[in-house]
Amino acid sequence: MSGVGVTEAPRRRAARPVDKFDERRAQLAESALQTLGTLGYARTSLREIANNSPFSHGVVHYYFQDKLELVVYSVRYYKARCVTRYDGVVADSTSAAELVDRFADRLAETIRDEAPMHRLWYDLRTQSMFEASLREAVTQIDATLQDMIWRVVSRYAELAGRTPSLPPAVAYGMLDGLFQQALLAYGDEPEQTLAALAAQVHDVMPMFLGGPAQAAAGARPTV
Amino acid sequence: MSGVGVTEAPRRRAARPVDKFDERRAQLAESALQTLGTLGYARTSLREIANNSPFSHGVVHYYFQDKLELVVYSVRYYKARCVTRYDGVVADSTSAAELVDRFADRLAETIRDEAPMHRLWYDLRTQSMFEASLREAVTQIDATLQDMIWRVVSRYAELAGRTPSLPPAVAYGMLDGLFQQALLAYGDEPEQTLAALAAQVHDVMPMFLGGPAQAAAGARPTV
DNA sequence: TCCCGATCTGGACAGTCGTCAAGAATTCTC
DNA sequence: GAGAATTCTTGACGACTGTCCAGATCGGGA
Repeated sequence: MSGVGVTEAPRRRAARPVDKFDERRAQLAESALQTLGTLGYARTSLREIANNSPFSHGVVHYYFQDKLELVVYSVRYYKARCVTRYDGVVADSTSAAELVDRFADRLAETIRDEAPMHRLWYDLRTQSMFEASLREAVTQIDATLQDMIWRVVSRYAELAGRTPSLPPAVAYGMLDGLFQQALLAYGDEPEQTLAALAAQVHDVMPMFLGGPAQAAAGARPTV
Repeated sequence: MSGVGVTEAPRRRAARPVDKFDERRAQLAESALQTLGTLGYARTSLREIANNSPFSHGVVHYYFQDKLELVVYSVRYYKARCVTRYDGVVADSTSAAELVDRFADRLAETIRDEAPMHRLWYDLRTQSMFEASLREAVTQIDATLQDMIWRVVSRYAELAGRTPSLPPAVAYGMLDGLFQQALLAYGDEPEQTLAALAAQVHDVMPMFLGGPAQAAAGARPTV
């Protein structure tokens, strides 16, 4: 099972040494992401994906069992690289204030640079409430996003010498709500929206801080 | 222009006194909501809506210009009554603690009772990022939801003798994030999810409180 | 060079969709 | 009850969808 896909499927052969097969899957995923990000899940057809790729529409079923497998593979493919987005912020910041600054900047930056991908993610997550076949992948990706946010929040508390005042799910839910709100408004008032988001993050992050951290090693938040 | 629809359209005649016309539109909206809530926006066809109604599929275009108008009308129709959901909580609570209790209960209750409607709303809001024709209606509804939440938060602060520490958009964004997270998880673990949501609201609401309220004119006596 | 499997193409299929219009059925008016 | 305006049904149209498949094309081993 290669790094990205959990539900491998067709795999006609296993001959080629370094797996040209997975390479093509990734290539198709790139094209699919471009189309999905622009049109959304419902309005994206396999023919349209193929049009934005070097291939014809028939080839999709050579590498993927059906449309759903391609879409899930593509989103996993994207999210796999983007969950590390804030790891640099976590690793390099030397003070709580610096971490907040860089975290807020990075949030705004990713809306500016990858808005279509984020729209796609929220689209897919919403569709998973109606389409059971999407649930598993969505749940798993959502958990990795929550972990990503929690790395930021817990490091933030650590740098501030405090304990996080809220469990991971709450911190993630709240920040995700603000992020989604910004993504929605971004289409109308781009720069103003991003500035507002950064300011909101500065306002909100201190709320995640609880009492002074225990001096003991590895102390967990009380919650 | 009647209470619900902003974009009236076909209106073949203006003869009937009490407007049988709007009555049928509302009736179709009810059927549409049932189907949309179950299947989601993308998977709902006009024929399916008609199947869940006393009418045949052709009648839709007699009362609505196209599918989009029916959908937007339906969601407005639903949201128009549901934005008053917490007004009783705001009006009747006599202490900050009571308000939080009742607010949290009501949030959980509406997920239990109207989950499909909430799924539909998030679906439509997400689709509006891809389909410009949905933007206007979504933006407007979102604003009324933010107002609804703000009535709760500001009254809460008032009862606590404090000032709200965050602007309406932030309070709404954060609570909406938690609500959406609960809605997503509700399918798997209903009761556990609702209990967690209520607990989260209890944790989070105090964060919305800032410094002591000014004793300025019109301020209600503190508890 | 030839061959054979891997890869890819383009068309076909069966189904669904939104929309429309002709006419039946219903309801209202006089 | 007759006539007219309405409401509603039914069937059709063209466009689009995911999927499949027969055959063209490609590329590497003999």
